[in-house]
Amino acid sequence: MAKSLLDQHQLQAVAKLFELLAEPTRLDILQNLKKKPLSVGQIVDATHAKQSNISKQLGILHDSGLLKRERQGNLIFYSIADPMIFDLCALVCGKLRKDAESQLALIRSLGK
Amino acid sequence: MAKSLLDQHQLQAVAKLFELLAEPTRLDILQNLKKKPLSVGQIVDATHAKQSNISKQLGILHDSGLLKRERQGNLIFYSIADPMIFDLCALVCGKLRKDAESQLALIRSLGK
DNA sequence: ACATAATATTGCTTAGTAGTAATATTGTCA
DNA sequence: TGACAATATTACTACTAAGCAATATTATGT
Repeated sequence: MAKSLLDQHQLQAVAKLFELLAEPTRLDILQNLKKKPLSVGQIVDATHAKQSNISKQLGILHDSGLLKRERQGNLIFYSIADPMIFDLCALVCGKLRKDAESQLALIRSLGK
Repeated sequence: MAKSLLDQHQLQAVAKLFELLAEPTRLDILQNLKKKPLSVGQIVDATHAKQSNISKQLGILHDSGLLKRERQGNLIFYSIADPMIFDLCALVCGKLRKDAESQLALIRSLGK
């Protein structure tokens, strides 16, 4: 099977998904939601960001389909819609760790 | 083992890597380099971007360690430094395809 | 050394977005 | 209904980066 390249439109869709994961605040939200759903206030407490910004980023993640939203009385709970994002993050973390290790090994080898 | 969350610094590193993949032009470059190394001119021909922009994006990808560079006479060939990025892209593409399919199924079910 | 081809860099404009303070909305309870 | 708590929205500022045209650099062949 000939593996054709993605066209402009498809590349844009892929880029848009990566863009969602390209912000520390959003990544922080996602990793905090990994264990269980949290309310907005809980997320604000767990991160170092202001309420208005958390709310904004939650909206972005929700609109793009990465998060689900559920109201419970006065609170609104957000949860991960597609656990695939953790596979993505695991891959990236693995690469960064490996890079750091080989860097460390290089430094050590220089120290005789 | 207690799985601790990434700190601000680590989140920034992860975000930076995703950022590199969050641009259609850079993704286009990467997918063109998947099969084999290419010169700058070949990449310009394969994509829809101007030479100056391709050169700039190649520089970014190279400086960040995603691409390797090798001079051969008058030409400069770039190649993938870490094939892991294709695993990342495969994951994203898989998700997008799955999303599209379930969307399609939904539309079909509405058509009686 | 000179002309030419390949690639890199510079200066610029433009568009997008994170973060924030202030305000609006929505729901709960008395 | 009124007061209060939780969340969302708005208007704004500041920053970053993509894309481009023009120019500079680097290597090749004569």
